[in-house]
Amino acid sequence: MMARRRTDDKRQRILDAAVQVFASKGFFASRVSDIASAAGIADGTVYLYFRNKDDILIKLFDDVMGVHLEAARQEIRAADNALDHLRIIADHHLGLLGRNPELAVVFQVELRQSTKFMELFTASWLKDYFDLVEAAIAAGQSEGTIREDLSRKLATHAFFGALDAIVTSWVLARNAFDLTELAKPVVDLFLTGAAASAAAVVAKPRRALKSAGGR
Amino acid sequence: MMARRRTDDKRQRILDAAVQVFASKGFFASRVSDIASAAGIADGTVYLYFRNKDDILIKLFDDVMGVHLEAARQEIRAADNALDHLRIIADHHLGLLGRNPELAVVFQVELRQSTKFMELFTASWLKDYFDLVEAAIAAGQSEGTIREDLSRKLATHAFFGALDAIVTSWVLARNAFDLTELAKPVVDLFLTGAAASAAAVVAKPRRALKSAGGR
Amino acid sequence: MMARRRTDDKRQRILDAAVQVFASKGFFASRVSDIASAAGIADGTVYLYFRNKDDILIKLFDDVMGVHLEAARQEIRAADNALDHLRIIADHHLGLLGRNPELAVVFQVELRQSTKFMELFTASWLKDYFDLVEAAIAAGQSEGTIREDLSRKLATHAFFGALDAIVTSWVLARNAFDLTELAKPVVDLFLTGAAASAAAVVAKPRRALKSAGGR
Amino acid sequence: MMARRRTDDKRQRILDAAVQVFASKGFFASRVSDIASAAGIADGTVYLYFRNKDDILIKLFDDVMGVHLEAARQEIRAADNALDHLRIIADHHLGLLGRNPELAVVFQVELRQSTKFMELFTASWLKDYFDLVEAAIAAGQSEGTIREDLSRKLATHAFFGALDAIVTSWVLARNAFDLTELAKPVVDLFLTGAAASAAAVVAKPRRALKSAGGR
DNA sequence: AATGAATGAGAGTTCATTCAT
DNA sequence: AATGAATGAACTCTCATTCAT
Repeated sequence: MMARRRTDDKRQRILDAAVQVFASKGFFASRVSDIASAAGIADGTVYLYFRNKDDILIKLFDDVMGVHLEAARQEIRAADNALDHLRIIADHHLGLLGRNPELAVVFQVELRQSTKFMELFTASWLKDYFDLVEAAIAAGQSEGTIREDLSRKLATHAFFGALDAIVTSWVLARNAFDLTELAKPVVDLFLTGAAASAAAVVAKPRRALKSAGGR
Repeated sequence: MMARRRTDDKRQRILDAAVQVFASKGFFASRVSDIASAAGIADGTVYLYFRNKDDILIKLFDDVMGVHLEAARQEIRAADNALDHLRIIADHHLGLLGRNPELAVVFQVELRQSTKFMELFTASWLKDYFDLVEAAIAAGQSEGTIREDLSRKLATHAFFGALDAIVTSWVLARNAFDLTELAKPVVDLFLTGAAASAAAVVAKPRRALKSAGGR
Repeated sequence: MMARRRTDDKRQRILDAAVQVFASKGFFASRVSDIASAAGIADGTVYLYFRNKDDILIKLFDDVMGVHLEAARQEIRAADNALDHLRIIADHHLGLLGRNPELAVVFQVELRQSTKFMELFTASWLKDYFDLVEAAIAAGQSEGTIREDLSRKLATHAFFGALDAIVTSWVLARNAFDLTELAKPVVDLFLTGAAASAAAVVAKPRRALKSAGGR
Repeated sequence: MMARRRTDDKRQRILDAAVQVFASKGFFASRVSDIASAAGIADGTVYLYFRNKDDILIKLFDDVMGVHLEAARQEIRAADNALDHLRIIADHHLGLLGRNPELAVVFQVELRQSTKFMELFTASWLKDYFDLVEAAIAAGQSEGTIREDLSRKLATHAFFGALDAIVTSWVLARNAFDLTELAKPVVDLFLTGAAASAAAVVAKPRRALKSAGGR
């Protein structure tokens, strides 16, 4: 029952080939024929499975995010506190990309080609991802482990941004360090902050920036 | 009929035009002739000031970063504590881009076209920026306001990543909120963390991720 | 609507079109799109058969020389004396170009654009041609019909040069005379010389040229 | 008296620079600015002395041919027999180019870019050169040293072609042999022919070429 | 379903020439 | 006379996409 059809296999082969090709040459420099030959099929066959070259990148993101968001959601459901939710998300985020360096290149760099793509992704799966983070933060606030006075949106972006910057750094450093093991320290930093003590943070009055317009 | 003196501001006019054109059409879709006509000059003139289209983007980044890093450095020199250094950096980061939405589009999206650009920028000005942040964190550790047990590299990436994610969000939300005023809350979050109390963060044992290889 | 089979004669149609176009506009002024439309195909199709514009010219020369050198060689093999070898070569040389005025333009003018082409051709087929002439001269020396004291290299160049100059003249005179029928008189001149008698050639002492350097 | 104006000097510097630049990069690849900077002047100055880039090549040929044809004519006037006229012409031809390898490159290769140039040169100085050769041959026929039954046109082209082919060969061989000393053997070959004896040349009947049209 | 030959639009860049100074 | 900044036309080649087989 539910035996995969031969064509499903071909679809996946195209996506796998695309990751390799995009990662090594970049999206723009990659030709559809590169992907086709890496997948062992004819150029035209690509168009039986994808609308166009952009569509390959979009579907690639869709597939991977779909699977991994679901996996993260399931694990979250089984966790009993909100801080663990954040740890699970960070583990998944760094784990997925840390285990797939080529995919990381595609996600950190190639996927951000243009506002067109960015808006598309931000509106779909990435929104789901942000919602997941924000829900965890809200849950933390409910259970009293996360500060009430925190903007959930801001915190969500800070949480995502910290992970994202680290992955990009890892990609550009050509995987020179272990990405996965950074999940814990990042979450810890997010939760406890960088300051040595609350007292230290009390800001002394400071001259305001002369924020004249233009640059 | 038109003055032909090298004292012209042509170089700057090209850069200004490029920001507008790149922001509205994207780097790849922008033709050199679009930039030239936006700058009110002939196509070929662009090549008297820049080696090629890539070079415009590179020089744009160089110029802006050069000016603003120096401004930030000067202000930092006048500040008497490390936490203010971080506040200054965040103010400049969000202030610069918040006052120049088109520039923000270019910096958040167009500049990240390819590993080629990313590596180039990461190796030059962005490295200087990271060094500035890292120096502030190190100074905080010296003066006792920032935790000693914190990885400076990790903290630097988390700090930058939080700001960066917020700017990107602001860009994709088409400037729907005030970016500049987020500097303070972001730095506060970075310093004090999201947790309600240190006690809350003590992690309970959690099932390890089934980190099977591949994706 | 149009058969898309690789069995097509497209390669030959491109070469034929190229001869016409090159002959009428010159190699540099000829656009690839001129050749494509003369061949009744799309611009891009040219690049399925040839690497670039230069390659068309190179392959054109290759094809024609390949066929005609072989034809000349076969006829030479059937001839029983060396002087006939020279006559066969001259017949072929003037015959081929005399029957194909556009090809003659390409061979006499367009093919000599640059040292790049010249060196390329001189190193390949033209070398074969020169070898053929030199072999005929050597054979004549063996059989006693050609002077032993003659430099074969010099004679080869003189033989080729005489034919070549005549073809160029015919091309520039826009085919104003019959080229083919000049084969016999050229070979006769090459063999018997211009002097009325051997006695006439005895040189009287002559002032040496004042060969000061520079020009 | 007749002191050269400064500008005449500049004209000559441009021509000298052009020979070097054309010889090393080829006419098409040579930029006017290359010539200008080799001559130590501004780009625009070239156009005070020459109409355009083509004009430089044309005037270069004009100047050199003007001087050398006149020199050859003077020497011929002082010679008392027609065969010496031919020897003088060959000496000049090979001497001029043999002493100026860069000029030889320009004359043998760059000058033959297009039918446009070829026709131009053939109609002007080259015609004078051919007339000089033809006059020498006619004089030889008058004085009985050159065969009466020889086509003067054909002989002229054969004579020129032999010299020309040798120079081209010398250029492509990167001046690997002494060009000047070939003048005598070339003229000797032209006068006495390659055949060992007149008897040897009597052609046996030979199959006609199957001169079908097309190629 | 699969193929791959054919299509043709599209743009970066060069450089001969001009002309205000 | 000399300069050199500015001009803008010109053109090869690539490659995503189509569609007859």
